[in-house]
Amino acid sequence: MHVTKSQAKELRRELQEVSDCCSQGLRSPIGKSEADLLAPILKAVAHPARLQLLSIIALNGQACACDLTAPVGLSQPTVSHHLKILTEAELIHREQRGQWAWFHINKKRMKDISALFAV
Amino acid sequence: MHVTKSQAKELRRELQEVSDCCSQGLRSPIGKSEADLLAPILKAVAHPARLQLLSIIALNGQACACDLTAPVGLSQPTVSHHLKILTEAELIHREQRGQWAWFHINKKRMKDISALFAV
DNA sequence: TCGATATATTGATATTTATCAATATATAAA
DNA sequence: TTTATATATTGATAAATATCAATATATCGA
Repeated sequence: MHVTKSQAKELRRELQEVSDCCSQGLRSPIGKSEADLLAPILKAVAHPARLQLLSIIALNGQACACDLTAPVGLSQPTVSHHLKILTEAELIHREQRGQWAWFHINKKRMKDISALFAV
Repeated sequence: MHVTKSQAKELRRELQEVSDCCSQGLRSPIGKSEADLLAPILKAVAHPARLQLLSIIALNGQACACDLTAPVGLSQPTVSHHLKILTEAELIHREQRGQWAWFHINKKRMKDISALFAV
């Protein structure tokens, strides 16, 4: 999976944009476009299985997919699906290690969400 | 809408339970029951219109429903529906003032969510 | 008590989401 | 190169969600 320079730049720009939305918390007014940017990220964490997965990955900063199916009690394809949603929301990041998929926590995203709800 | 003493006690217990889940952040492992408790609260904020509504209410700590329909560009019943969801998740609290409904931010809940994602 | 206004509820519909079984793909090991 | 294992994708289905029009309810003011 190759990422071009301009795609990487776009990614960084969007990451920054999310941070900018969050940094002031909910007390600075959130417009429609910011809400549309943030809602999918929050939607990603708003599911019991995904919360558990995120928690396990956050525990050591990373976890192997092979250790993530049992704890949530769902089928392998379903867990794979949830991991994809977390990855697309950039809450975690996927790395291939041999035949295993490792997922790393994105602390920045977590901080962003934390800041959004800080009083 | 009357609340009995035992209902109030139950409410306080559940509020405390949510706080307990959140206080350690996601890095202490989240079990299924905790995930089931937290997910509906996160689901409530995971919607663009509800994020905007929460933001407007948070801005001054409170807001009248009469000022909440226009900014999100949805019908009055739909906004009423979203406010109900935020209220049931106890992110806001409803107060009747004459013919107007006022909604107050629940800072504790906000802090809980913030703590959950704190690194 | 009656009309006006603010908000909530109901009922219907379209869309999205969660889930699994079956299958495909990718990597490592023999 | 074949086989085994880990993970992803597809396709189908059931359930949940978002939305609005129509209507109900509640409160104020006359």
